[in-house]
Amino acid sequence: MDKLRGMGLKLTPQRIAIMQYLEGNTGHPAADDIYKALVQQYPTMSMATVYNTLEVLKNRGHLRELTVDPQKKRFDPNVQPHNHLICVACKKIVDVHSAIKVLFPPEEQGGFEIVGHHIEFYGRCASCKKN
Amino acid sequence: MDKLRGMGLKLTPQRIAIMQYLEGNTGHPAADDIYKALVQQYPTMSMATVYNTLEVLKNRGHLRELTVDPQKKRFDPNVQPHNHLICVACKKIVDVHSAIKVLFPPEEQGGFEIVGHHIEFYGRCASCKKN
DNA sequence: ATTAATGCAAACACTTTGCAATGGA
DNA sequence: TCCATTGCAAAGTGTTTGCATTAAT
Repeated sequence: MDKLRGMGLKLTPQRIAIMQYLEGNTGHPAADDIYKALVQQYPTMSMATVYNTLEVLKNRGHLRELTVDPQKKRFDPNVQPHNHLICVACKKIVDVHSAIKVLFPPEEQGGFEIVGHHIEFYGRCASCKKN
Repeated sequence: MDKLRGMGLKLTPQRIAIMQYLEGNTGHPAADDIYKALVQQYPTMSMATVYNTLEVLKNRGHLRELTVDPQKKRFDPNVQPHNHLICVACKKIVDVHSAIKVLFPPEEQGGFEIVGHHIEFYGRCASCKKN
């Protein structure tokens, strides 16, 4: 929670609320999810502040921007390398905690110097399988 | 090129041009890349027609919509399962042709029935490494 | 006191839609 | 002829920006 302290950053009530909302949140919220969740309690909350804070957190490495949703950016407070399961029916995005081995022969890497990777698994979640 | 024939679909000059532009294109163009490339030769080409045609091709399984770019949708005429290398410097997206083994223990799959996956490799391409 | 952050409104970028006109089949 | 498609313009959705005000340090 004191991730924002230091370097001239100010700890405003809005930022604290956004950080608390994100802390441990595994729902991969978009900016407007955050706004809607907090505007009741903080009536002056604005989208500009949400985006501003997300940008700050992202730049400081406390937040990862996901590109899994074609409609909008989603944010993941878990910055440890991990992968995602995406339900093709209900669009739910679930973290994959297990470390998955990826065997990618270096001679196939097209001259790239690879620094990381991200796997999207597509499927049907347990509750969508039942319907 | 006669992928569109049948089922009441009409083969208009605009659609033919878009399909020809996409055929074998490995640059993962966005809608406006396609529009800009074709509007010179087809002055009446419109974004609506580009989006319309992309939608038709996507629904018929001749095109894949990529979610790798946070700014806009990109399209890939290669619908065979494959992965992508993304240069973190120049944002270039390159196909990975080799089949990559992914070891994902079923007991870790959170009850999902997995139907496919897509890997984004992040790195620096050969020419960006040199700068 | 200083200066970063807020939040409104406006601008922006990308995508979708309504609908009259067009033109393949 | 018939009806899918075109293409303009307008609207919709998500994101960013300008700037005067506010408030954390």
